[in-house]
Amino acid sequence: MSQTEDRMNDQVNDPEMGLSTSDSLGDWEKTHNCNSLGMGQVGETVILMGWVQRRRDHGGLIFVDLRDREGITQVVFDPQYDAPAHEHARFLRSEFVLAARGKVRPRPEGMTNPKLATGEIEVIASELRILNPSKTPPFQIEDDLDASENVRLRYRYLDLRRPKMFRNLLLRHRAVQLTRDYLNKRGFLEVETPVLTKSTPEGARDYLVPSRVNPGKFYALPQSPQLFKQLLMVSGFERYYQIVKCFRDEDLRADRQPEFTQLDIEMSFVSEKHIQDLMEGWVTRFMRELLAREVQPPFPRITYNEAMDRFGSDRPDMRFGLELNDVTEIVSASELRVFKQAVERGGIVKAIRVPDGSRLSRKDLDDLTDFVKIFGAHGVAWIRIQPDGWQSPIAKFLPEEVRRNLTERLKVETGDVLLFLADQKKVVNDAFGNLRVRLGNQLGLIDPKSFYFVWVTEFPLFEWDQEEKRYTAVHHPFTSPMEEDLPLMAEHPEQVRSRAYDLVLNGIEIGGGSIRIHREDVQERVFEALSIGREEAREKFGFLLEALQYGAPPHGGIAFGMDRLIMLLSGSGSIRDVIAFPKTQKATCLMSGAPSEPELRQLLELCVKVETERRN
RNA sequence: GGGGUCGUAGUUAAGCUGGUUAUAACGCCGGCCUGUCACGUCGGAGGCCGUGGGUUCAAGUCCCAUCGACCCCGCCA
Repeated sequence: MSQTEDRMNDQVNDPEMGLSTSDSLGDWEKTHNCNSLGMGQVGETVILMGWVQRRRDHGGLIFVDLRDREGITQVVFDPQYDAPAHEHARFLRSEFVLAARGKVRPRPEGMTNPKLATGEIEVIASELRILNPSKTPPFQIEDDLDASENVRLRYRYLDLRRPKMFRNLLLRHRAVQLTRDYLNKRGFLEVETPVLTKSTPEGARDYLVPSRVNPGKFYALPQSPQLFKQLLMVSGFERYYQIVKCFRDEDLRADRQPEFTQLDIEMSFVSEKHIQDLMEGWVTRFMRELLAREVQPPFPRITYNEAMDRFGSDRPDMRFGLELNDVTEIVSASELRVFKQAVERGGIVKAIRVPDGSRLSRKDLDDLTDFVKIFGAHGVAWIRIQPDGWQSPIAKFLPEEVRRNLTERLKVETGDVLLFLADQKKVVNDAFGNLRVRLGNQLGLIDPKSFYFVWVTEFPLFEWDQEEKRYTAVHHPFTSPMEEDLPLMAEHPEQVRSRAYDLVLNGIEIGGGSIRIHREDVQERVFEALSIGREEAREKFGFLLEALQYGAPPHGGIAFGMDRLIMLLSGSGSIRDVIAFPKTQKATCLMSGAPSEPELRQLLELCVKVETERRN
């Protein structure tokens, strides 16, 4: 038994300690929150309730910082003012729950605490009720805390006592309320869609739920309400939204949880612009009301192809430069083997010009190679543009003509560092896109306070899946192709552009949507291109195809990742900091112990047999 | 499935090429203290060094396995 427990037991068992039973609330009511008292309430008798943030026992005077979710107020226990209350207060410890009645009085001359909202006053206690003692918490309840995340998650209810966590969830609450208000005023209906639904094999791995009354059959938890919101459009609801949990059984990241919250929207009789305008108005409002920041719609648009060319990413962080340049043509005239080989194998060569490259040491430059290896690239070539010439391990392979062309193309200046990457297009873009962001951070090119929103448009409709040897939908199979690309569908599906759009904030995708297919014949052609046979389509999405035959209006929509958005707005480094009870990277809950093994009885009822050996 | 960082007191960390009784800070407990607010001061308790196995005269330290947390790649329509 730990010493802490010893103390607790002593106190609980020893009537003389005054804690054999907790004091009761009686007829007391909390009159104020712990942030609300100031000089205006001097002389008033108040009752505060909350937790002991800190106790400073001077032998005579005892100061207690009383904390509730709103703030902190200093409560003073003075033996000369009220001896029994002072005597009682000697038992207080961190995180005890108490109610104190007393008078608000100004602090003595020179004793105010400007760090505290209530620092000009204090409450001199005339009566104390200890509502509940507390074990010593495993970590201090304060914002600049140093506890590791597994301790925080194990004791999440204590972690949530920290003001920062409360502020995050308060911000989240406000964002959700603002969103509902914004959409309600514009004729949107919030409609609930099923959580126990049908597996949609296209896309992420589903969470499955066995059906007891249908032995051997399983529901799936929705990855999104996609099909249902489209059906609501067929039903004529015209404007739908839902703030809804979605589930994906995939590996976790700092910005990914197995269950997450989406703002899901669908509208009828609209084109891209309607939806983008609507969301820009929403973004403008929450930036103003939640962060007191002004943003100016319309947000810039950039096509997918341009984003990939210039930033190597379909979610470009456009707060800074360091753009990518395709120099395949130029350097193919060089003698450098890595460049020539990449080109011969159908790859590309791209370059980034880093101004004031002296900020990158030789070691920095070498480290870049380790970094790009993460993304499958082999290495980064570099050139320092010095006053006395080009300094680089590869300089001697670059003839004068190549240098001249590079200088012109990249607008090279003395002092720059040029970075080169040669590989397959996908690898170059992926590695350089990520490297660019890393350099932007490393070189301090990003204003951390700025918010840059951009729409990325004209995504490809399909991409080739090497493993499955077929095309798959980039967005989802219900995304409408662009009208003018329809003729390409059969012969060149990879060239077909879609009517999909993502909203990107500071290099993070916060929302994505599309105009949907509302005609059955187009939908069937898309399934064809995806190698989803007629039978298979009927079996998986038959109800949608059928619905499209009954007068489906043109419609489209969008979905936003609320957790990610709140993470960005609150400046949190992880989605877990804006979710009350998040899961770990292994999708477990350290507090409740979920997931856990079911009882045999449950499995028998469900007709589910569990193989203890994990299959490979 | 793969790469990386980490696991030592309640917490956060230090602990070198293996070698006395495993350190520190905060927290905790006790004494003193009537103006503190990271109170001060004196004293004290607190450790299966994640777990299991191995090497060794000797393991917190080296090796193997395993569990867990975090970051990333794959994956996430």
